[in-house]
Amino acid sequence: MAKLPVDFYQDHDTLTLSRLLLGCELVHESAEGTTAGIIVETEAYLTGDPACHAYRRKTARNAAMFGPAGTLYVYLIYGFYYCLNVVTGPEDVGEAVLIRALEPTEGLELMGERRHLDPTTKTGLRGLTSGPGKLVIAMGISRDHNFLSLTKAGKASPVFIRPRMQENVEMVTTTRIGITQGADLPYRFYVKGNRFVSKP
DNA sequence: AGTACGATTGACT
DNA sequence: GTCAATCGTACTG
Repeated sequence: MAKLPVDFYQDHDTLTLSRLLLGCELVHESAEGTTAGIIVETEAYLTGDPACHAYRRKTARNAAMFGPAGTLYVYLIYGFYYCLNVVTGPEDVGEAVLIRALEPTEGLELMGERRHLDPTTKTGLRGLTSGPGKLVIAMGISRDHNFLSLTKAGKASPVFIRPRMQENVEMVTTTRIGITQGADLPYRFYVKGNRFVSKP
């Protein structure tokens, strides 16, 4: 199963990619093992959007957002958790798609160890990846993955995304979670009825 | 140099 | 539903 190529990330704008990424599978081939999950919730962060980290200027924290489309942007939030974004838009334009929830498909046992949850129970399974901070832990993503490419060959990109298996994904569009500025913008997308969505 | 605060989560009432 | 935990960053002075 192939990685989505760099053209996929380059050929669509950020809002379109936020929708197209739903139903695709995020994969991390780590030393501990491989984990993967279907992307079921995303949010778009655009230039000119006050909630976007890159709204004001390029800084040490948001620098990855200005990289080429198909780059990873990982940042610390609230001093505890990390969030994972797919960088979008042309190079030197600071836009990205936040991955907010996954439906686990591979490496559930490893995810359970990382999250200290039992994936064989209903609540334990849902707790693995039903939020942006949770999925980063379950997938074994860290600050070291900031700036990595999703599209390079082999070990150069242990984190990548596989294309959708099914063509049609029924989705819902709403406002974004946890922000104060730009709170009315309809930039959040999720798979309708999916139980791993953080806040249905 | 000092400080306010955030794209969250989990524990507790 | 409410609330504390914890720290790097970005902005102020």
